[in-house]
Amino acid sequence: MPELPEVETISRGIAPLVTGKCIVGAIVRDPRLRWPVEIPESVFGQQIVSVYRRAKYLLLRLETGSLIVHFGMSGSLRIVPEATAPGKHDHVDLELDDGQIVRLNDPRRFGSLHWHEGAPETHWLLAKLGIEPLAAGFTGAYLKGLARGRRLAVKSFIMDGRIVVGIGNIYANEVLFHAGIRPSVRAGRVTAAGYDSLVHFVRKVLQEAILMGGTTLRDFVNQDGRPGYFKQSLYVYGRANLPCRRCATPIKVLKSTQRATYFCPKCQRTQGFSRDKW
DNA sequence: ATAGTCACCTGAGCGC
DNA sequence: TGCGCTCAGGTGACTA
Repeated sequence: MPELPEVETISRGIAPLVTGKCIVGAIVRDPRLRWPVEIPESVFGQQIVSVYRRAKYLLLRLETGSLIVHFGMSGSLRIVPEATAPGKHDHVDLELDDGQIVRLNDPRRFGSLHWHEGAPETHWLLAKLGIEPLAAGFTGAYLKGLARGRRLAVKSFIMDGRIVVGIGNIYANEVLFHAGIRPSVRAGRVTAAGYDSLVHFVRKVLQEAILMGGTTLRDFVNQDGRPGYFKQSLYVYGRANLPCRRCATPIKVLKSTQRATYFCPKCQRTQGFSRDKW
């Protein structure tokens, strides 16, 4: 479900509601997420110092460590009053000292929740992550350098979290459309100018999506249970055979690495005939 | 090292 | 109404 904008939406939504509160208890109703959920008693009594996002992880920083939450394909968080009856697929409750509950729901169970003592970036899930796409160091030159000699499709390349984090299937498709790059072009053959353009649109599309509260396809909701509105801004994702919003050519769809890949055959002509030397 | 595939789940939507 | 099939926002593990 959530890519970077959706996790950012959740993070910004709950931060003002939980920061400074104390976790007084927890209920692990169903520990079966991607990895079994374990919340040690040492967590109880600790204050939530800060809430932020790294890649697609939501981090609740406590006094001695962090709770690390991933939403997989279908996870969501809600803040509910205590004694709110749990529903189907409600896996974990974190009980706060003001009587509110942070409730994690995840039907498909691809998400996860870990407790990690110390700095969260040392956790094995976070340790090898690439750069944040909204950070200053994310530039065309950065991508061009890492793409040297790489033969995989540029779409797969920008979805690799060791290169750059947070770009999932929706936004990878969208960004490549705006940059006018064919998703199937080998990463090593995209020109420097192509990567400059790609970076520009990664920033633009992600920031725009964050402003609109993310993309709701079927079930993404923020902490209030409200959907995101970026879907109406999509140019290619989910628009197979519909006319391109820019040139009216029917959008094509194919499978690449088991993921639906959408593109406009006219607007995305770049085949990557880079003249740059590797 | 790199590129591609598989696996992990539930639920929605579709054709019959 | 029900059944069976396909597909879905992610990503670590595994195979060549």
